[in-house]
Amino acid sequence: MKRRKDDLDRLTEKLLKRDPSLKEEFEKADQAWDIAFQIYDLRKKSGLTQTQLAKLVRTRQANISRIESADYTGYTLKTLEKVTKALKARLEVKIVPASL
Amino acid sequence: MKRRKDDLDRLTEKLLKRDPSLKEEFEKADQAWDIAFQIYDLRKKSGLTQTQLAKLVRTRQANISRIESADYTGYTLKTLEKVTKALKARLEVKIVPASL
DNA sequence: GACTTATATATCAAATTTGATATATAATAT
DNA sequence: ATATTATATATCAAATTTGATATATAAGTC
Repeated sequence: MKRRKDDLDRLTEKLLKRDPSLKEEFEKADQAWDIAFQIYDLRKKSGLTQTQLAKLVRTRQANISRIESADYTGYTLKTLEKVTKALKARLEVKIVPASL
Repeated sequence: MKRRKDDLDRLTEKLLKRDPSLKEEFEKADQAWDIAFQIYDLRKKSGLTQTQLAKLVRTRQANISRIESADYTGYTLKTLEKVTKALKARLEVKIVPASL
């Protein structure tokens, strides 16, 4: 976690005012940020280090770090499921029709 | 869609009674099924054929079919996002702490 | 039945993600 | 200040997913 979420929000708002064409890219990043943050948050609340979580997921600390990094968007559902399971949580994926 | 969801539910229930060790595998499939069904359902409601949706997503009919198939679990968030966007929906990914 | 359209399945190369190692940087404690 | 522990970044091979083509099956229409 390089940056706190609210700091980031303020920053993107400022940048968007300057260049609205970045909107789509920011939205994607925002989604990723949110997942990253949810995992980070839950890991912290579970009192685990990245290394400890990595062991539960049967992977390495570096990979957990990547998953928690704000600009990573390449998740696979399988990966997310493994991580959330290790955190004793479950993954909920919903497709929400616009304006409904 | 080879099979309707409620048919599948009855079937898995029966199989689980016979062999409870299959539980985890079924849960995974269930999650995938749900996503597949959500997409299928939304596509139908949008009055689109797989071929038409494929064009919107800039891919091919066969790939949409794969995404909608009940036993496919290999989704990438990127793929799901492209599809849901084409269906004018948005993707919601939530990590829900157990028993909360 | 023959035609047409929609969907499913198989296969494979290309693209992407993951896991792993090495190493750097940051934070904390002594 | 120097150890120690936690996290971040870089890199790359291995594993997985995607996109594409070809083709099969299913469903609907004439």
